[in-house]
Amino acid sequence: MAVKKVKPANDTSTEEKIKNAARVVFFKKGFAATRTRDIAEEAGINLALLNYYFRSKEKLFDIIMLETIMNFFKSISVVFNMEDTTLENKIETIANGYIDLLKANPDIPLFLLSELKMQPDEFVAKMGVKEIVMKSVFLKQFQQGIKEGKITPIHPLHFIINLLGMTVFPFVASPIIKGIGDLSTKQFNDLMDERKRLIPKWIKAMLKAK
Amino acid sequence: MAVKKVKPANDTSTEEKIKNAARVVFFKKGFAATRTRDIAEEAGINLALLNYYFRSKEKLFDIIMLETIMNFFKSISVVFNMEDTTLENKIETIANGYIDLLKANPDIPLFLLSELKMQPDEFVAKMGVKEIVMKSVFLKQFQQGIKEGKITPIHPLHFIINLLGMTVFPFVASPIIKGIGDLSTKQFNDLMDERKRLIPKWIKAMLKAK
DNA sequence: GTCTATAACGTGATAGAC
DNA sequence: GTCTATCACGTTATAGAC
Repeated sequence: MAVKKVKPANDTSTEEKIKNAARVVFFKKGFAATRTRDIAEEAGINLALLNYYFRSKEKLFDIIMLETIMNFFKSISVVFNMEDTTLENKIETIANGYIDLLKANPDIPLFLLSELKMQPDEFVAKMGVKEIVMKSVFLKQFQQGIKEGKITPIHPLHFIINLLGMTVFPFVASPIIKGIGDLSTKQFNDLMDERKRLIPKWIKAMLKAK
Repeated sequence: MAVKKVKPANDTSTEEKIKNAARVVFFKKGFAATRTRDIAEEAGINLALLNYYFRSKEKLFDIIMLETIMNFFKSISVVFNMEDTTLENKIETIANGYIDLLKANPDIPLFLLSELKMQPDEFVAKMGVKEIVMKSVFLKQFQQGIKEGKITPIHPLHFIINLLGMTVFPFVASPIIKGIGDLSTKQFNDLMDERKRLIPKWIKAMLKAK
């Protein structure tokens, strides 16, 4: 038993409570529209404690932002670099994994995209996203498919854009989608579940389109 | 000659200058991060004039927001309801038109999606987006295609999501896309131009995927 | 209509008691 | 570590002269 922990901090430590609250509020409203008072209230603690633990709103934000990006790209990067799965398998894994992730955290993609736009270099450039994607097994398999004539030649970015777009876009545009289809959140999520099965089929068809 | 104008206001009237400036700043930074001083400076006028013409930051924002939504949905709604063009033609027209529109106004989609999320009912529900899309010729043609066995049966929303996603998503995610591909704005725009030709092909393939 | 000056308010951050 | 009270500052909005 007795699992060793690096930090004694459990989920109900004050620091963790503040971070959890910060995620909720930042994800929902973005940096500028968030007031430190909102976070304190959400965390059920005093406003002064927030500054005691994190010095400033911006420092707290940067921590949340970095953790969130890491989390998001880590998961995709792992799948992208699996050696022993086919390209098709990877597409399925990504569609499945991300849709579940986004159903559980629907506010994150729009949050990330909005805040990344504000400071593109601060995060995007630094993280070496370029290398992670362009040197991945995933990309090599894609280019191999082209060489073998199994895939219609296109710029790899089109492929990435379409896979990501089909998966992420509905969550980014959920208010409009829900509005058009008059969907409840449950109905919307069911539709997203359908896409787990459909996206791989569509991508496959797309890759062969002439 | 002598074109009659409803309002004498030309493009350099103070009111119009403020609105133009407001568009620039709101689109780039969103409501919360925008300071009325930024708008005044961008417009080259005094801060007090902004309140003289529009009463408050929020009132000015609502005007810009409404106009922008109208503009965006008006253009799609026209295409959606053309009686004498095929479904394929409509897809081409939308991909072409929107990509040009978004190249010229790359900040708008992320702006709209972010702000719509803040007040979903304020705008989405009111505008009858549901009716516009679901009762369109576009949709009827799609369902006719299913009936005739030319299109694999799926929920129409999947179709809308994919068409919109392929077209709009890259602009929403442009910082990441540019980061991954190490693209300049020019290179990015060229890639988007390629998509005008590719999206109709992909959508066509998608509609027949089994 | 347009400006300067300033009021009124909200928010991030800190001092200091416990 | 946690709280209450308060400061310090930036921002929206207005008053009033021109």
